[in-house]
Amino acid sequence: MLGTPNRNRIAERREATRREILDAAWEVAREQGLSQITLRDVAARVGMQAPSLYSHFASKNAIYDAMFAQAWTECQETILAAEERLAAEGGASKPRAALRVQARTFFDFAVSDLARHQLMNQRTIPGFEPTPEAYAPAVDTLESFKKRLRALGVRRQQDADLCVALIGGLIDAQLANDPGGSRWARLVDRAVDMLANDLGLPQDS
Amino acid sequence: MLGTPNRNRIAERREATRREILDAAWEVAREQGLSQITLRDVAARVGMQAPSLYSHFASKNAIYDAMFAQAWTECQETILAAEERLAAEGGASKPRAALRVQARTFFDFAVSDLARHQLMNQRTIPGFEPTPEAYAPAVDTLESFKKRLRALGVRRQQDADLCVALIGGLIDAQLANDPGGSRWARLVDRAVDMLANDLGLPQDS
DNA sequence: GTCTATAGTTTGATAGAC
DNA sequence: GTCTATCAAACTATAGAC
Repeated sequence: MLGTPNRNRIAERREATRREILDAAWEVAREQGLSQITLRDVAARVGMQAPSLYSHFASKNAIYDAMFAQAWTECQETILAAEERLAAEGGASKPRAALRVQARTFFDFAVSDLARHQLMNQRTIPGFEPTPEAYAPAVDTLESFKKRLRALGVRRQQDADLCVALIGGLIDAQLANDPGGSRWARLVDRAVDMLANDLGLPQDS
Repeated sequence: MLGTPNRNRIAERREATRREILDAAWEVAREQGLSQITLRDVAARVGMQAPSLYSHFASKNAIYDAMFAQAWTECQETILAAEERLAAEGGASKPRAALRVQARTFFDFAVSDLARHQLMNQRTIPGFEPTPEAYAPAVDTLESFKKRLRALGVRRQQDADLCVALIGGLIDAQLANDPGGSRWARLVDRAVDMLANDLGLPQDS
């Protein structure tokens, strides 16, 4: 009986092909711009003809949708990893250091890939709206952030909103006005401290 | 001799037609999205056929270019008017009130028109880059803002950068997560105060 | 300056053979 | 599941009559 193992192998192969297609789509997005992705271009990079993509994705927007989910999932994993690193160093009890790591990690993640940032945080593709399933990891990431804020004693909705706006503003300014540079990257720590003062967080001991 | 008056009338009529075309383009941008502007659509709204637009603009990007310059010019005029209003009320000597008016005016201007904000502050149209002439009013607006900061004793480049990022972040968060609402609009005054504290501005007397 | 006609491209998506 | 062939639609831009 080799029915089950075969099904697994086939499913794995399918999944691998999907990932190859998404990788190619990210490549195009980074080189040509997010909205400049074409099925022909993506297909060529995985050695296919454009119509073959429809065996793996129902439409072009379905590709954007998978990319959206992928980006937010990866973002959450990156933040989680940074958090665990901080905990291992014993710095998790320092509230300002904890906030600084959150901000820095998210900032670096966003700034390192303009196309990805546009897909995640701006509504730049006409007619594309993420499906609820693709949106879920984005909601999770924000909820995790708010939970961490609560652990620091920051409970009000508007406090979290202010954090989100400030870090997001630094990201957008960096990408728009000094891409590849560090003019706003340098301000992240200062911004977090300003925020921590406003939130009444104690100094780290 | 009616050569000169005729030339004036003709030039005025041309200018009026250009403005009608731009108005129509803004209309399309607000209804369908900035990148969804088509020459057919714009032309139809001014009662023309698409090719006729080429008598007034050299290309589609030339229309975006004129819109870009128009938006920033209007923005600067709006801020200037708000500033003069504050001066008339005798509040110009209060540094925090002055900063608050700047921030609030720019915030309201940006949030009131998503398409305009995208054109002014995001690079969302593939292949469009404003010409130096269209970019000039944007530079002027930023320079004026920095001059006003200097008048308040704020001189470092990074201080202005932080202001720009914070207000920009509030705008983007408002437009992206609560369009038409006021969840981040409510935070503008608080954000300015937080900033003023960080910059060491004295309390208004 | 505006029109009609159309060139010239590009694109997402479908049909059907293999 | 991938291919070839092709559709149907949309768009910017140009040519040339009026």
